[in-house]
Amino acid sequence: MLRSVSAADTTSRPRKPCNCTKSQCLKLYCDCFANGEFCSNCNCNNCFNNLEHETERLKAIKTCLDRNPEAFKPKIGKGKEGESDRRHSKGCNCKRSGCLKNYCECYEAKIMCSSICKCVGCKNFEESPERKTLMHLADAAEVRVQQQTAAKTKLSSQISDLLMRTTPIISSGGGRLPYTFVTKEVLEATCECLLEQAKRAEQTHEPQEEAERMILEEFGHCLMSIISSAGKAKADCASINC
DNA sequence: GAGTTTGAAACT
DNA sequence: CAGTTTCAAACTC
Repeated sequence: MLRSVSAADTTSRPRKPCNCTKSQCLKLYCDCFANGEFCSNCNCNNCFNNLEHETERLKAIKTCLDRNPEAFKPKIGKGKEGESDRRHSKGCNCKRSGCLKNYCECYEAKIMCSSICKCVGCKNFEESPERKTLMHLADAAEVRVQQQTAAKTKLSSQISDLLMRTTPIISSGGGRLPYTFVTKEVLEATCECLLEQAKRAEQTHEPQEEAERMILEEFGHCLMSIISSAGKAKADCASINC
């Protein structure tokens, strides 16, 4: 659900795993190979893009370079200092996507199509109303995800706050939990989570039934979170013998 | 998850 | 070079 597009982690790069079956990951069809990387954590079959097949791999690289000496150079003319020379080196050749789907290499790289493109029916240019609408939708979706994440973070922090400062009521009573966990703060944070989920459902135009299901499920998550924290607190309490 | 659509890469 | 096929990913249902 949460796509990790974090450009921040420079140390480990969880390059998206490929699923090649026929290319042996030795053709440019394979994204790993095309990016000059070995396959790692991929789902490919019969993969030759690794150290065990170094000779074949080198041969394949040579073949690609023979065909196109630029094959392994970045396709986007680098976005240095936010400069506008961010354009696709070859341009796209889209026919049916309007260049507003990820099939289009320009659109995928979040850049406008340019004069070097040979696309038909292109809607991927600055003034394109279709493009603007799409961008706004994407922005809104991103904000939505951020808000939902924030709500969840808040809930768990409210809970952990409780663990720090609440006092036990009665620790006896069979399976009774030792603290009053459903405080005003936890309640509010939970409601925020549910509200965010509702907004999310609304935004993706879920039918009412599905929206209700999503919200209930979110409530379940919140509840589990509260209960497991409470249970943990009780266990801690017991071990300290309080 | 299965099936369809898409356009780059590969091939002729 | 243009036309066709192959391929893996994006997308849809």
